[in-house]
Amino acid sequence: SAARVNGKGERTRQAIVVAARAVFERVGYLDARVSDIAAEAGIAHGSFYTYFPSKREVFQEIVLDVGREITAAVSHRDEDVAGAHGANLDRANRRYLDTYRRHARILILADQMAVVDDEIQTFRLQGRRKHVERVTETIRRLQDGGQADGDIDALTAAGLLVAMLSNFAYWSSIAPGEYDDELSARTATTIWARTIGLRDRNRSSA
Amino acid sequence: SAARVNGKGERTRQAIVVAARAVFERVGYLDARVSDIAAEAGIAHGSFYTYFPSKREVFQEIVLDVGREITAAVSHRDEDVAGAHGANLDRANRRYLDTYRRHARILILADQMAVVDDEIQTFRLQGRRKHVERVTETIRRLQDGGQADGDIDALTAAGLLVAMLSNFAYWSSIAPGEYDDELSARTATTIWARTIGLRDRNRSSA
Amino acid sequence: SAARVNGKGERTRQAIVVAARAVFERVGYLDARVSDIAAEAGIAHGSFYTYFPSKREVFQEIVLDVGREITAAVSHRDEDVAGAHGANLDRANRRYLDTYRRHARILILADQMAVVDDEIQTFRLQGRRKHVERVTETIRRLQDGGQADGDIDALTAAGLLVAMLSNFAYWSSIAPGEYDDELSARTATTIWARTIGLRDRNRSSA
Amino acid sequence: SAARVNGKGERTRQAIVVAARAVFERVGYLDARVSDIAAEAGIAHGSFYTYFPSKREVFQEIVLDVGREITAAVSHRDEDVAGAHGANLDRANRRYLDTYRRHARILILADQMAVVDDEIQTFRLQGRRKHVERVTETIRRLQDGGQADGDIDALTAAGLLVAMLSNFAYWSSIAPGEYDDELSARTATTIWARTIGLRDRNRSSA
DNA sequence: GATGAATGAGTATTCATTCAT
DNA sequence: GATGAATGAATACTCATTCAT
Repeated sequence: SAARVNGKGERTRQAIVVAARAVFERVGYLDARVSDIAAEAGIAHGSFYTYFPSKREVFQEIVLDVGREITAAVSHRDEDVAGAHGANLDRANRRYLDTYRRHARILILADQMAVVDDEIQTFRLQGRRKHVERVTETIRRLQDGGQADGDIDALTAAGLLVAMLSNFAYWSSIAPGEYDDELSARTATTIWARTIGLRDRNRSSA
Repeated sequence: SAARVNGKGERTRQAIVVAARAVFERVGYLDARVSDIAAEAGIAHGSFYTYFPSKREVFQEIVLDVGREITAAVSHRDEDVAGAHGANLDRANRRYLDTYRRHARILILADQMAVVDDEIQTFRLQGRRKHVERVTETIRRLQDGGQADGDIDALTAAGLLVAMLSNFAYWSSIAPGEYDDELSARTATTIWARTIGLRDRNRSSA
Repeated sequence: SAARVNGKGERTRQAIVVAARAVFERVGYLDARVSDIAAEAGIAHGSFYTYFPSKREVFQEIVLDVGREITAAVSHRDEDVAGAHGANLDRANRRYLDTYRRHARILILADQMAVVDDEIQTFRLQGRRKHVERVTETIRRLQDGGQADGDIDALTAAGLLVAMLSNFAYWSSIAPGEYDDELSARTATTIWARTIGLRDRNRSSA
Repeated sequence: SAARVNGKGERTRQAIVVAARAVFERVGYLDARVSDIAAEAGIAHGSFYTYFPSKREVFQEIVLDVGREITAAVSHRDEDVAGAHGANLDRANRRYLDTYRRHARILILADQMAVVDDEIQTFRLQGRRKHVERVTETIRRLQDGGQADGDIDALTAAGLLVAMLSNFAYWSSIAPGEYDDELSARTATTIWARTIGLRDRNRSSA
């Protein structure tokens, strides 16, 4: 049912995704009517269904896109400097907080829908688990290499630290202005570093 | 009204609250029908409105009750031992995690509704802010007393640590079995202690 | 969900059945809107659903009622005279043609829906089968008693004769005026009698 | 238009008819989507409308074709033997039952649509009337020639006998296996013969 | 106070048909 | 002629809330 990959169809499809995101961010998922999305995209009501079988489906596509961006944000990047664990950690945390803030409204809606929609729930859980796994591995590597204390459970600590970062991002989004962005990022990294007892040349501490 | 004063009325009202909570936990807020609640409470559909003006109102009352319980859980208690900061902290964290788990479904629904319902949103924000304030004060007191490092921002750290605890509780609720309860509680307390550089006789570390 | 058996609720329910039948006969099943039925019954749109879970369901109830009436029409009656097989047959045929004509529009709609609705299909098939069985038994009894020729297969003849009667009733309903009612009834009975080679004192032949 | 004249256009048109019939038989008229038909015919959705102005129109063409075949089936054929009225009748009945069975699904759908579509209704009525007329004439001819009793009304008897055959064919189609084909055909002919009191050399009786 | 019948607002979805390319 | 993207009309059903007994 999806249109061909390029040309007019693809342009219309993109317009719908952009319009849907705008409407979802403005009024939330439940109050968003398909006709609102169609109007925003400048197409007829029924044309929406040429590209998506349901409102839920566009929403899911948007959430998946955001999820991929978050995954990319917390992954290692070329800019990481070998040995400079603290700085690398700091950059990863800042990338995450940044990305979360840019997509905060959608992520909040996704969690709201996750309560009711099993597929979104599963997707959110997988994203979280992947994030925790990545952090767990990083901690273990540092512990094995002697750059971090071995006296803390890597998986549990990773779960707690990821929870901290994502929920802090959530609260700063719904109640902006309570915390200073720069200070928050620095403090978050400090907590990570102290938690695992990080030791390196470029230790960035609060 | 009189209903709230005399015995029978109050009993019916309580029955509705209990029934509503059961129904909400079973099917969520949106899918809970007033007639389901009335049936569960053993009263006529219309009688619900003798005690509550709307479905939203019972839900709010339930959420408020839970909120109060959480507040009590994170507050100082008689069992706190002067000077034994680590142990006190550990107990508070465990009380919080315990309380959250017992009310997880309602708290999740409350957050879901907060997206859509401003009053619940406000209430959740107030609860969170109160929690963070209490932690901030504790940290400041320890810093001032020299039992904790002064090189971390108390408010920001408090925000991050509260975020950690509440979100970890959330995720362990929706995906139970991924973490060990005892290890989680201990690790959480360790992170708090290391974050503020806690020094005391009863330091409980992981 | 159905209301109590008597009182106001039952009166409303009856009003809906009557209204629904009127609307179905006027515009057919597919073009009948629930709001039309509600308007005809003098109730609010939503009140329809207090008594019936769907449009299909009222229709089915109406069809079932008609089916029961047809079954009654073709069954033996107190007025049957022992030995006067021809006259009894004639009266049964006339009762059937009469009943069919009174409910023709609904029966036609039922057959139309049977194509699409398995439950109605099954019900129509059962009614038909019961009718054929009853006729088969009658023929066999007459054959065994020597009042009818034994050289025709009772079941097959019954199937054919029932088909004749019901389909003739159908066509006279949708194209009225092509046949004379009295002559049709008499001729139908004659065909039945000749088919089975009926011999009795009160032979009513064309 | 040119499409109907040259080879390719005519071939496409035929492909659409074949595809439409397959789709109609598979899912019924209402559930058949034009895009299904186009897909089955291997053409683009919009190209359907190059050959037919509407879905209804293809259906009508199919029904007309079937109607013509039925008409042919019940008409006299070269194989009819002068004087062998019973045998001729038997062959005609068998041709009808055979033809009906081959097109049962379409004929059932046609009757279903006739309830809602006046043109199809008219066409069905005409076909029926023609059939009855032909039978009426046959009976009259036999009555005039003294090969049949004159004491039955030819038109009424014809209407009843045609109703019998077509409806029996209908019911054996939707509930196959209840009757034996050979026995049914023989019994049907017997009923015809006995109804009109047929006398001839080749009387085929049950 | 209790009852439960009555109310009515609100919206996603399908698909035959059209028409610009 | 062929394509397939775009169109838009049309309607059942739910359930919180009200209110006459």
